[in-house]
Amino acid sequence: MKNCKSYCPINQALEVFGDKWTLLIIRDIMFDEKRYFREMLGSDEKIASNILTDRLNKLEEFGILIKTKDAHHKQKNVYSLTDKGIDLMPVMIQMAHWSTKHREVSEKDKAHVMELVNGGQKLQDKMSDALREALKSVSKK
Amino acid sequence: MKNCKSYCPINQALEVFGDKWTLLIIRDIMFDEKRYFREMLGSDEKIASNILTDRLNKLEEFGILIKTKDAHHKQKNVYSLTDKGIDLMPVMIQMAHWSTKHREVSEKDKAHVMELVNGGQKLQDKMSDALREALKSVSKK
DNA sequence: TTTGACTGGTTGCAAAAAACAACTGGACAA
DNA sequence: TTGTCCAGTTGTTTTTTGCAACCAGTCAAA
Repeated sequence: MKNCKSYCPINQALEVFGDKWTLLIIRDIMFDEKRYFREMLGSDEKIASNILTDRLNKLEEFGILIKTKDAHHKQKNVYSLTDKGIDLMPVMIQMAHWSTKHREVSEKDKAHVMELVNGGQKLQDKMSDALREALKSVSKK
Repeated sequence: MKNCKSYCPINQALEVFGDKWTLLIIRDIMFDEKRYFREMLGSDEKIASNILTDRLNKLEEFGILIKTKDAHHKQKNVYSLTDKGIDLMPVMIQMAHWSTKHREVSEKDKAHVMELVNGGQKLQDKMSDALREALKSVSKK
């Protein structure tokens, strides 16, 4: 089992989401309540549809999200974060926090991030619970 | 000023270190006390020398590290993290923490990470201070 | 029941990035 | 002065990305 560069924890994380797009997809689901392919395709960063397909498949293989059929629209797939994906929230928040300090970010986003940072574990737990509810509601079918 | 995909905080972070190599270089300096080109070239992941050159240049442009001449060896460059780079420590620790929970990581690394996570702000401050000292010692020349 | 818009993708091609290996010229230590 | 180490550079191949056009199934309204 050596299709990986090393077993360093940082590298192990990067082998999953060390690229320009993966964390943006996770952001869409985690913070922007996006659930469908076309919703993610419409995000500001303009990901190409073939790349989106590829990353969603890889994330499913890694067990970070699951794909289920929409109950009301046969053609639509619902993408939901698993516990493994939800556990990336602290990583996302620290990254966003760093950006508010060192990069160009809108005031609105900055306020939103600082709320998450200062809101502490309580607010994060609340958000995580909501994502876990979403997961439960699709997986029990 | 629109050579970026968006001003979302997550994307702003990814434009700096959203690739397979950048955070490994920062890890080398931050946690493995590497300071020289050849030391980083020798890391387990086997980065190619042209890629390493490229990333070090970009990180310098972003103000995340600085390159200085070694006092004792004219040909050697010393790479040190700036405050902006040192501030990435919480991101690195959260990523490593996630890996210990969800990826294959050695027991030794796992213990090291958990020490950082549980050691809290105190241990992180101690490590940050050491990196800031290293920065001071090269920048006052 | 036809139409037209929307669904999650797929395909083929061009451009960019990464990987690989060989090489360079200056510096140092013996 | 010889061999080793230094930070890279250069040229080529392979892989990944970006782009645009396209597709068949589905749905809601006319």
